[in-house]
Amino acid sequence: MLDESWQPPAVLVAVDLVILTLRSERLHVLLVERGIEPFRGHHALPGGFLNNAGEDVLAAAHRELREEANLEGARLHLEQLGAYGAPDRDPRGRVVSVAYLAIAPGLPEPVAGTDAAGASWRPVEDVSSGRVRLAFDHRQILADGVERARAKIEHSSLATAFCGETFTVAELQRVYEAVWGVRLDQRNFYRKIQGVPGFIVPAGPNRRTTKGRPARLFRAGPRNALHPPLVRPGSPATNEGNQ
Amino acid sequence: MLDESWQPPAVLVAVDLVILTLRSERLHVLLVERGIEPFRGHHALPGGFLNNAGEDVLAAAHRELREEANLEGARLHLEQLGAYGAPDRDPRGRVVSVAYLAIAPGLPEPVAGTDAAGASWRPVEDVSSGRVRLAFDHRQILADGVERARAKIEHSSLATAFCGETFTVAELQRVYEAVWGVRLDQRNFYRKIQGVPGFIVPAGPNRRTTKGRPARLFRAGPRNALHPPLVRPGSPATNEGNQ
DNA sequence: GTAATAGTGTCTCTTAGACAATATGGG
DNA sequence: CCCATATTGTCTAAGAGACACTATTAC
Repeated sequence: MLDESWQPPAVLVAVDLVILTLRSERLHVLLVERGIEPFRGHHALPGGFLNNAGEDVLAAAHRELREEANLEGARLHLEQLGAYGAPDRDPRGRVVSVAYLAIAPGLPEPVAGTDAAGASWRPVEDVSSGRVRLAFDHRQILADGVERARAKIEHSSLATAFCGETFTVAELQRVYEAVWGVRLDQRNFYRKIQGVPGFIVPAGPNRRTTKGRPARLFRAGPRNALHPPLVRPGSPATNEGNQ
Repeated sequence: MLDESWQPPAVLVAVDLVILTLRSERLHVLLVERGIEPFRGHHALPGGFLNNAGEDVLAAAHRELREEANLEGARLHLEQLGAYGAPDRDPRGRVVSVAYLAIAPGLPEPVAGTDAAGASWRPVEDVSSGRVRLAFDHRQILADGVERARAKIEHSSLATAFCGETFTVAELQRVYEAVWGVRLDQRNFYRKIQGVPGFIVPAGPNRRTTKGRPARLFRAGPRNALHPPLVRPGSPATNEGNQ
């Protein structure tokens, strides 16, 4: 290690994006179809190598978001998931990938591709069930991204990033239900949301009409950290078995 | 981007370790004194470059843990914090560092150095207060590591990693108090800990003697996820301001 | 009116936190 | 006994979840 002639090995650094959105009340992820080897024809997360040695990693993520997903960084949450560095994760050689999580408001159209040929929204369920196979270790990266999103909407206002500029409480509830994969009581949800001071704020006297009583419109409030948090159900909080 | 002659830039990949422990009821971090430029003479987190192009990143972290901190990976929690890839973070050139968090049980001695000359435990407070300056972006990495630890001991049994094989409830409480930087009510803490089923289990009829009534000894239980969690205090859970 | 969704109130149970009381060792 | 620490109990208030009820639109 103290050998003066020793030089550390050079590796390639890539970024991969887990871009989540909500379509027809289900969680979707943006996938591209690979046009080159390896894994040609397979689905994969959007991403790519650093442009040049001077490019910041986060900047590269924003660039890929723009190039491959046609999404401007504006108002888009972008958060690092971690580094994936198994030696054999890319058959071309040593590649360490830095993964990012992005949340997009519901886009109805499958995003007109630009750089990558076939970019498309796919239900996350299709991947986790194995119906859609991903290249490299992207299935694991996606799983980590979904778990991060699930945990984050408990304590932060991240869930509003799935919605448009304004939204109803019911729409926000559908976000939680889709991300967590559970059903929530509408009435308790309403009360709980209103109990968190800066989470959502009324957006004008506007209302929206569908079928029943029109709902109030809200927008994301100033508060980013949620107190009290919205805890996802599932664990009955067993309190037995002292000793 | 579709230019066939284009080649992605090669960069160097390093690992950095945030190794935390508890000494005299205060949170400490293991630092080394740099023997070479850049930042010669400054304190830094232990770490180093990948050994060769085939070395796994996590394996490299374990190797550095062994080489620089003289700590075997046995029973040592090691968790990735993330990648740090700002273009100018290392004056020598482009280096992307993957940071890991490790928790060590209280070691009384300053760890006999091996590879790195002066490895020493330093109070985390000395760094966050600016009394000790770290090289590169290591101050930020340390801050991220401490925050990760603070958050993790709420929902996982990670806190027991700060203790030895067996410990008393009071010792475990001191872990929470040191990591969170708060004072907790001993009686409520005891009840809460006991209310989490698999968190800690009694370790024999042994006891330990100091001054007052001897305390029961426990060891880490099988449960890794804590239900219900131990929420850190500090936010009064304001519940006013409907609308 | 009915259907359908939005929003409010109320009840019960669990848990968090304050703090009293008791237990068990060493002087 | 006294002191110090450990362990148990009790009380109160806040939040979670179940669920009845009212409100407001379209038809």
